[in-house]
Amino acid sequence: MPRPRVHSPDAVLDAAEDLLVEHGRAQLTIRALAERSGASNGSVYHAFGSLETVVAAAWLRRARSFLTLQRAAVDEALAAGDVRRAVQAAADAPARLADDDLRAARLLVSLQRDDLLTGAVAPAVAQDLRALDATLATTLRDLAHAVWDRGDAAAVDGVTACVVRLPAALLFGEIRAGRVRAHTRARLTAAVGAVLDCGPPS
Amino acid sequence: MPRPRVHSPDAVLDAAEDLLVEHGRAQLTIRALAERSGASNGSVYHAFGSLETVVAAAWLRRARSFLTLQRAAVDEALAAGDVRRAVQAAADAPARLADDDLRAARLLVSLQRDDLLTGAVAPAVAQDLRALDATLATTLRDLAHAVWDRGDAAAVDGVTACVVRLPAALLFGEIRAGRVRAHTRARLTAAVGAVLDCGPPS
DNA sequence: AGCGTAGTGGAGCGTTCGCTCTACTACATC
DNA sequence: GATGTAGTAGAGCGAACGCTCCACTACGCT
Repeated sequence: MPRPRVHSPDAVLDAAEDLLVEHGRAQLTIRALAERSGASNGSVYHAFGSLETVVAAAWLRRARSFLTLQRAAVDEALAAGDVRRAVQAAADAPARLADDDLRAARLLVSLQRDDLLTGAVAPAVAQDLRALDATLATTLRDLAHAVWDRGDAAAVDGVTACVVRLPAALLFGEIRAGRVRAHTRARLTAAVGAVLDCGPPS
Repeated sequence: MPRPRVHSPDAVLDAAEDLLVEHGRAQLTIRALAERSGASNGSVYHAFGSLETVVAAAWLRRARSFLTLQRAAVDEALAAGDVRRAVQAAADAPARLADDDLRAARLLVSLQRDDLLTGAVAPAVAQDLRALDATLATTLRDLAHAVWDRGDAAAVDGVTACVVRLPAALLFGEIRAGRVRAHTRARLTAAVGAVLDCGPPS
């Protein structure tokens, strides 16, 4: 049939990851990506369709394994009946990922999720992104039910503060720097506990 | 003497603020700024020297009033002998600013401090920026001394987590959206308390 | 009236960007 | 060997960017 691939899409994503982690989104240009990956401009567009799609696909690849890891930690704590620890484990998941695979953690931290769906992203990848959003939303809703026996927006917001916003504040900087200190994780767990004790907004 | 100004620098900064808050840094181009402010390209460069300088000056103008407000809140609590409340008040300062002057708060939140000193910033403004950094550093050191009777890097880091990182996580999103809920401020205060109880890293 | 000075306006330079386009290539099938 | 197909290579298009440059202007001073 057709000519075989010389450059695997994964190799292109690897190169994109390097550039994102080392120099940030602004430095990830199609020219830099072509040079780093060895693939030509044309090959990248043939495979992905747009640069935004490359970025989204790179993020997606790592986000999937993160959410898997996070979900496992949550389920383990829930199975043990420790609801509070389930939320704390979910919040701590980025630190765990940094231990397991620092490169993946640094990639996830180098992009803002909200900036990924820009309209130039290929439909298939955009759909996967939304599916992943739904996965996280499910985890958050499950936690809200476990903690407060409620699944409304206010309850989910409380859990989101614990599981998304607090880790972003306390962990992301250290992940970027390459090392998460044990003391920082302890702080996060304490902060999560305190926010949980506030309860959900009336 | 010379020709009088038609466009005050402050009016240019106002226009820059509008664009930053409404559309973000990427949309603040010299052309958009010229159109919005009424000043010509040439006038802006005559007054500021570079676009980065405009951005830095706009941020500086608001950061100054923020730090003044924050310092006042800290001093009040310290004078009352309530060290814990001093840290909590410092953390809560962005929410207070949002109440007083939402526009100013939204501007401060729309930029990353670290991205401001890019080398293209005019020396005078760059120096003011560094002076402001020093002001914040003093506040953080004072708080560290008050809380733990220590001024070393680890102690300052503990206070920084409370006063910089936690507010960024919990408040900034709501400031961007235009309203900080009372419940969110309560959460922040609780989180700060919990992190303080962790103590500084060994 | 002539001059120096600070400010104004806008054409346009040089660069970089994402992306398109087309000629070309390596394979499977017939 | 001809043909169809998917992948490759890279020149270059059009647009946007920050910034420069220079002719011009409104003022106080002499």
